[in-house]
Amino acid sequence: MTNQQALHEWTLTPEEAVVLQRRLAPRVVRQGKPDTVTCIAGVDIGFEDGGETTRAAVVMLEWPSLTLQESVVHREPTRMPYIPGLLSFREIPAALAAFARLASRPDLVMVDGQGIAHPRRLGVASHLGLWLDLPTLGVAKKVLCGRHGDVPATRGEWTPLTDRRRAEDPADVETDAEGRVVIGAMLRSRENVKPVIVSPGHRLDLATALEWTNACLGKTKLPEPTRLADRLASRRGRRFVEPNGSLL
DNA sequence: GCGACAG
DNA sequence: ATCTTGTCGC
Repeated sequence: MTNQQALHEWTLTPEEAVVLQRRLAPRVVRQGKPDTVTCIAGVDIGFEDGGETTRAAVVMLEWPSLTLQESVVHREPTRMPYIPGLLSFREIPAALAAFARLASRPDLVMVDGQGIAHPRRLGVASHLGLWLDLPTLGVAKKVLCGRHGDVPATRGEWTPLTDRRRAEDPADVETDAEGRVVIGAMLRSRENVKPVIVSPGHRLDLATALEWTNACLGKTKLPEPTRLADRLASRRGRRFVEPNGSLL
C-alpha cells in the first residue's frame, strides 16, 4: 500500500493533509503558561504486530510529587503509514481515543514528538494541543527540521533550535540575535547523553516548555511523563507499575 | 537536482 | 516505531 492510498483511507491525500496543517498552524498559541498545575499527562504511541496495531498510552502524574495517578492504553488498527511531517495524522486518532477514557483532564500534556519544531509549525504536540484545547509541549529524541550549535554539557542547559522560514504569524514568533526563528531547544536533560528536543506545543512559550521539562526530569534522559508513557506504549512496559500496584 | 526526514 | 543479547559505563 502506498502512502497515497493510506492517506486516502483516512480521507486525506498528502496534499490535503498539508493544506490542513497550514490552516491549523496559525491557531497554535505559542505564548503563556498553564496555571495551577496539579496534573501532568504524558503521551506516546507504540506499535504491535509489525505495525498492524497502534497502541496509544497516556499517563497522568500528580504534580509536584510526579506520582502516577492514572494510566490508559488504547489499541486500534493502524490506518496510516509514517510520513515525516505528517506524523500527527498517524498517531492522533489513537491518542484521542485514549484521552477519551481518562477519568480527569490534565493541566499540561507532554508529547513524544515535536511541537512547533516542524516544517509547518504543527508537530504532533501542537496538533494534539489544538484538538484537546490543552497546554502541550513536545519532547523529541531527534530533530525533524532546524539547525543548532553545540549543546551545553551541563544538565538543564540548552541551545536554541532555529529555522529561517517565514513566520505563519509574525506576531508571536521568537527570534534569536541573528533574526532567525527559534522553534525549540536542544536540552541536555542528562549529562553524557544525547540531548532531547523541546518545543512549545500549544498555549505556552519555549521558556515555559523548558521549565516544565526540567521540573519533570528524574534520573533518566526523558522527563517522567514521557518516559512512563513510553514504557506503556512499547511492549517493554512489562515492568510498568499501575497506581494500584498491579503490573502491566 | 541532491539530501534530510519526529515516530 | 520495530526486529533483538550482551555489554560498556556512570
